[in-house]
Parts: sequence; structure tokens; C-alpha cells
Amino acid sequence: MNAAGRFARYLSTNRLKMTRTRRAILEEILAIRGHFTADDLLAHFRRRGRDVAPATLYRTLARLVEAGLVHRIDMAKGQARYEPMFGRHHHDHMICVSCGKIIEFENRTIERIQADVCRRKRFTLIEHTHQLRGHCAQCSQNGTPAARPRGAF
Amino acid sequence: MNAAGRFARYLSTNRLKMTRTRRAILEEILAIRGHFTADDLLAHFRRRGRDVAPATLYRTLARLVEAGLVHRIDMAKGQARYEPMFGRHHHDHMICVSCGKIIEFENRTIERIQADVCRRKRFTLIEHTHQLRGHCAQCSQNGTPAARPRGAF
DNA sequence: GCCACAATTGAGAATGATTATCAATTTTGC
DNA sequence: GCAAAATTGATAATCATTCTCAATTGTGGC
Repeated sequence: MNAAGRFARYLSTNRLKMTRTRRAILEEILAIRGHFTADDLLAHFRRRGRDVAPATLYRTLARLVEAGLVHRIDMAKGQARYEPMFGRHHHDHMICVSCGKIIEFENRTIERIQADVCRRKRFTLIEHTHQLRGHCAQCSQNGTPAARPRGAF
Repeated sequence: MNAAGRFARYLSTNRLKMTRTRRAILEEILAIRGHFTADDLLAHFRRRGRDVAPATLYRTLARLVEAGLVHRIDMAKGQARYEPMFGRHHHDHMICVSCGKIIEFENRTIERIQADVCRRKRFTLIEHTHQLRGHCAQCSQNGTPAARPRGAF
């Protein structure tokens, strides 16, 4: 089933409604197709004359995350990032602290070990975050002294 | 060298000063010896009559983190946790979403694969976060329906 | 297709952890 | 002991996100 269909199903299952605004937000996300912030989306809408209230956008993003159609990446500070998860499988992120680029990676072995660790501790895993922060290839090459964290000497 | 000594060294290296307040904060952390929030520390001080301004505490915690003596655990929401790192090596965390308990784990294989992944992508790793969220042994056993995330059906 | 009712929206206020500001105070190298 | 530089604390500011609530919009049942 496509994204809109899955969202519709999720909504009706939870006695929620498929509204014009929700449809528009989902379409916008399909169009962006990368990592984005709530503000990115709001800007897109503003540029197109269609104005969506921040509160509404945040609410809809929360529903999309619940529905499993969008994934939220909590950053240590600043705005959270979101990414569509339509027909994609789980992956984790490397975040460049100088240019902000997000690089995806996935590793089945890590996931497997992680599951083992949980089993051993009788921990029922719901979700996990695995973020690597550092400098991407370009930024390490160019040297970015300004981005070197304080106290790293 | 002990924690106070290492902090003193870090401070003088960076032209910072070892003050009465900083010493008190470090001592308090040594006494707590587990995971704690900034508010936990503030409460401890208040209870003892010694009042420390939140701004000062946050500043000092930042310095301790920079000095590598304390580790900051960024939570998806709410206050950050801190933990002393005096003579401990790196580990990651399982966080119980119903009782808030933090369980530590460490796995050399995961760390090694992680380093491999970075090398392959020419990514210069500075730090990483690996958090597993779910229910701890006690909470899974007791059943905690209230904590079941929305949309998990 | 209409209706009643529950869900949604938007505007704006509120939240809450953390950071910035700045005058008064404390450290420290010399 | 002094001067310069760093720190403190009180308070205001930040800022992403959530809450509130009245007005509007979908929807299941008829």
C-alpha cells in the first residue's frame, strides 16, 4: 500500500480523521524525500502560499511517526530532524558536526548484538538511537578548526 | 590522579580557576556516584543550605564534561542526565521508558564495528550515542500499559 | 445526503531546560 | 598584595515544542 493509504488506515484505526491539511503535509513530505526539520516544512508551505500552523504540523508529524511513516531524529540540541520511512528499513545516522550533513548507515551485526544485549538483561526493546557525531569526509579534509569541540586538546 | 586533581589540571590548562563553588559541585557529584540531573544536584545543595545558582551549576557541568570527568546523557525529552566518569570507560545506556531506570551496557564488538563503519565512510568520529529505550525486566514483568506508546497496536 | 458529535485547526500563550547578560565578587600569577 | 581576568548569581532571554480553547471540519449511522 502507498503512504497515503497507510496513513489513512492508521487514522481510521485510531478514530482519527484524514483532513485536507494532513494530506497536504504528507504530500509535502513525499516531495521533499530527505531529512528535514519542522521549520523546513513550514517554509515550504509558506513559499507556496499554503500556510500551516506550527502546532498543526507538529501534531501531524507526531501522528506520522506513530504510524511508522516518518522517523524522528532527536538531535542533542536544536530542532529535531524527520525523515520519511515509506518502504525503507531501519538505519542509523552519522551526523557531521561542522556542516550538519546526515549520513545513513546500517549494520545487521550491530542490530543483532544489540538484541542479544537486551535479551541478556531481560530488557524489552521498543526503539533505539545510534548516532555517530564527527566530521564527514569533506569537512575532515578541509579542516574545520572552528568546529573542534572545546576541551578536546 | 584523583578527580579533583584532574579537574584542577584541566582548569589551569585552560586558564580557568578552581573556585569554592566548583569544588563543592565536584564533591557533591562524587558523593552521588550514579546518574543524576542538574535538578538533583541543585536539590542536594538546597537541602544542605548551600545554595548554588542553576546557571553556575550548568556552567560547571559543561566544564566537567569538557574535562572528560562527567558524561552527559541527552534524553529525547526532558532534562539531560549526567554521570561521573572518573576512571570508568565508555559504555552505553538502556533507558526504561516506564520507570526511568538507566542500565549500562558495553560491547566491544559494537564499538569495533562502529569504528569500521566510520573508516569506510571516511567519517572522523568524535563521539557517539547509543541508547536503547524499552522496558526493564521489572517493568516488563509487572506490565505497564500506561507506558505503551500510542499507535503501537 | 444530512446530522450530531467527535476530532481538528489556528492563534496565541505557556512550557521548561538551558543559556546569555552584566554588575559585583573572587582567584591567581607575579 | 595587586591588578587583570575569571566567576558568580540574579534575572531575563531563548526557542523548539506543546497546550488551550473557540471556531471549523470530517465521518459513521441513518
